[in-house]
Amino acid sequence: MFTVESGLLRSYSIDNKGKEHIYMFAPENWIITDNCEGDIPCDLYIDAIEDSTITVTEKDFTKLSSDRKSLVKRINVLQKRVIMLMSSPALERYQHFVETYPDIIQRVPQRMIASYLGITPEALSRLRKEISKNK
Amino acid sequence: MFTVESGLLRSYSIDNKGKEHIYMFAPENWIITDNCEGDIPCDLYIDAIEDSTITVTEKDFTKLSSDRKSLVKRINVLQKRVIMLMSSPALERYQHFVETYPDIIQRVPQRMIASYLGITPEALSRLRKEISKNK
DNA sequence: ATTGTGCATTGATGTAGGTCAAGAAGTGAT
DNA sequence: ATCACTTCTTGACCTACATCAATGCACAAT
Repeated sequence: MFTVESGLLRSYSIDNKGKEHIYMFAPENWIITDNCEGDIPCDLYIDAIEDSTITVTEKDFTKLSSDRKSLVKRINVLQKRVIMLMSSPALERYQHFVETYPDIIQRVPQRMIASYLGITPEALSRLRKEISKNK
Repeated sequence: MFTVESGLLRSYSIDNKGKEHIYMFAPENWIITDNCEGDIPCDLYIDAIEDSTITVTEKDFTKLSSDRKSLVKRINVLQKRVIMLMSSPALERYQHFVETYPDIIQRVPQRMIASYLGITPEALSRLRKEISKNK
């Protein structure tokens, strides 16, 4: 966990085509971290854009209070979502959603899944058609 | 703040064309809230997709410990970012970024702004050209 | 059985933004 | 001054997804 005293850091992911996607800028007084707690593989890189002075803190996920833990988890979920919205096409976002929330799929109409993925119901219908064709 | 005992809730925003964008599904044991703390205007609606049993909790932002407060703020920023990625075109996302982080613009190359916005440097260059034309 | 209502699908067409390739302009190193 | 390197810009073309409009389909109400 890095606290920026002066300067400017960034965190970013790299997609499967090698393209960088900046997740966050961290100027003075910001805290930036890769959030790779527990199960989820860490997918952020961090580096300095300007010469910077940094304070490094060890964080221990296991020592967090339970409600702080759930906030951190929520942040991780949002982080994944932001990165996918920036770097993955709708098909991959859908597949990731199906894997992550298999139960939700059964319970909500497709147009709501589309709405969550950031696409139209029509587009989702065509994606699903593609997927079923390739099996 | 709603804790879902049973059933399924969703939170969603409505963009300026009247289109809904689902921000989150909340099945059993999830907590869902509109997060409209302090300054930021609340832009989430919440409703039930299935018949649900809910526990309502009052949350008091002022009573949070300071590091919990900063986690909540971070979540709010991410929430805004997710919603904008789903519902706003690149031009609006850029303008919002400029307004929100005017200092960052001065300090990082444009291709990194583009990377943060989820577009290519070429696209950003064209957006900026458009903007300067219309003034 | 029939009518309505909401959801999913399909087709035709439009568009925002991506990709690729080529300059142009600034900056530092020799 | 020149070369190398990077950033930004511009043009031509391409693609993923949106939009609009029509159709089919399930299910509930009468």
